[in-house]
Amino acid sequence: MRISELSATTGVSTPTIKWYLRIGLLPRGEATARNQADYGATHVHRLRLIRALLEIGGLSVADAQRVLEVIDDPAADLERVMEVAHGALSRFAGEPTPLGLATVEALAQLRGWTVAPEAAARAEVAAVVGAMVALDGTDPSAIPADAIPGVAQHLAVELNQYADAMDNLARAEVGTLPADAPRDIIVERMIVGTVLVERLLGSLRRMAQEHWFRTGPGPST
Amino acid sequence: MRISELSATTGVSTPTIKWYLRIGLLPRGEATARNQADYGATHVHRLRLIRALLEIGGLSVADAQRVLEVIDDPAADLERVMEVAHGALSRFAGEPTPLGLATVEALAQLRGWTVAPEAAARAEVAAVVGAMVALDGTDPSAIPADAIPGVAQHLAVELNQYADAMDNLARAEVGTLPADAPRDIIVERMIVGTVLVERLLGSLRRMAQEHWFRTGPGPST
DNA sequence: CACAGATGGATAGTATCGCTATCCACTCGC
DNA sequence: GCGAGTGGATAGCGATACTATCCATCTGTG
Repeated sequence: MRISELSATTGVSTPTIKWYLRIGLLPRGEATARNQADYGATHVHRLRLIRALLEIGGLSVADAQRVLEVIDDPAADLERVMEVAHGALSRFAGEPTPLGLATVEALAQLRGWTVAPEAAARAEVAAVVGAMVALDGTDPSAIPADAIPGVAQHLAVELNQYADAMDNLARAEVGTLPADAPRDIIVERMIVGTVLVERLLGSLRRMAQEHWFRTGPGPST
Repeated sequence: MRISELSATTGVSTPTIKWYLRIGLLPRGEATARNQADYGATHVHRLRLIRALLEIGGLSVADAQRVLEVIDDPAADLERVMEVAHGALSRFAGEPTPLGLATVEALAQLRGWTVAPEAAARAEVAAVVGAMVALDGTDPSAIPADAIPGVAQHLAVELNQYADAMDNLARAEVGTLPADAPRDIIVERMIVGTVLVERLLGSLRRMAQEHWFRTGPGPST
């Protein structure tokens, strides 16, 4: 397959494909002449993956590059794959607030999570929680002493519910990884399962919100 | 409070604050002289909200502007608020694949969701599902006839689980909206609950993944 | 075998975004 | 009185993700 056919089947313009080739996002086709190369099914698939990471995952080209590198590196173990994928999804830059960090710590201890202190996800949770606490209008003096210091009761309850939901989800997901499949399969499923599923969950939740908001939550069944 | 103090308490540089004022993101302070204005607690809060929407929510300035406009418009009902918030979170542009749309329809029918066909979340789910199906390597001939056409069994099961989880979450969230609170409170909680919580869920899920991936999912308890 | 059109490869340019730098007239506070 | 700071505005900047153009070379059609 030549570049124009690759472009036609994936919907990516030829200049863009050429650019991806140049920066190493997409591997070169097999050269058949000085200015002729042959692209195959792997190129189509890789290109689709690139577009999915960029368009749906919202990754920057640089982050997508890092993800693809770790996919292609057989020496990279699965923890490294997850680390890179999680790093690409964390858009937070800067120091999280101490209050946010303390709240994350409390959430993690409550359910026995062991998460590296330098994990990208931890910093991002801390940042989001910090912002939510800063926006919450609850009178600080009304916060009971046995709660997480500085975090209003209703927020703490909410955070706990969310953490529980994600705990169950993540546990199920890790459990369904096909441990005996070849590395390529596992790695790609991990990438799709982190990057694309994050967007999937967000949009599914919004879709469900539209339904329940219109119809009302009704009696708890 | 003058602009420098506003800058100091929020960590946003004065040129940036001036820019927000100019484009109308942040309301002007009360003018006390030709070149002197007074900012109050509402400005601090609004600025924090802006930064949260931009940094954490990842909204563009234009989308944040739309969100703030609908917050400030007392004539905008809650459905409109949700519509704008959801629109700001949907980064998908273009036509979703027919296969993606059909799958969304099947998911929605299965659990009785009534969602407007033009809802942003619906198109985004369709786009993500379309990409996931396109990336899935399952042999199309191995798909049973009673399944969603073109969608591999394992993907359909996965999608259903995710949809169920988000269904429960969304229902609970809509149920805990304080219906009797003043509009300002409800509206801001809706914005935070959609925009910031979407990031919160993503990062919490990643954090939980790190834990379960390292320790293993263990026996189903 | 001639030649229009596509190809691979590279360099330079463009549109958008989210600020940042600079300027200016003016005013506050010492 | 005067220097630092203010509000307001215009112009510029750096990053990002392409897009346009050029060129020598190849293909395949007649």
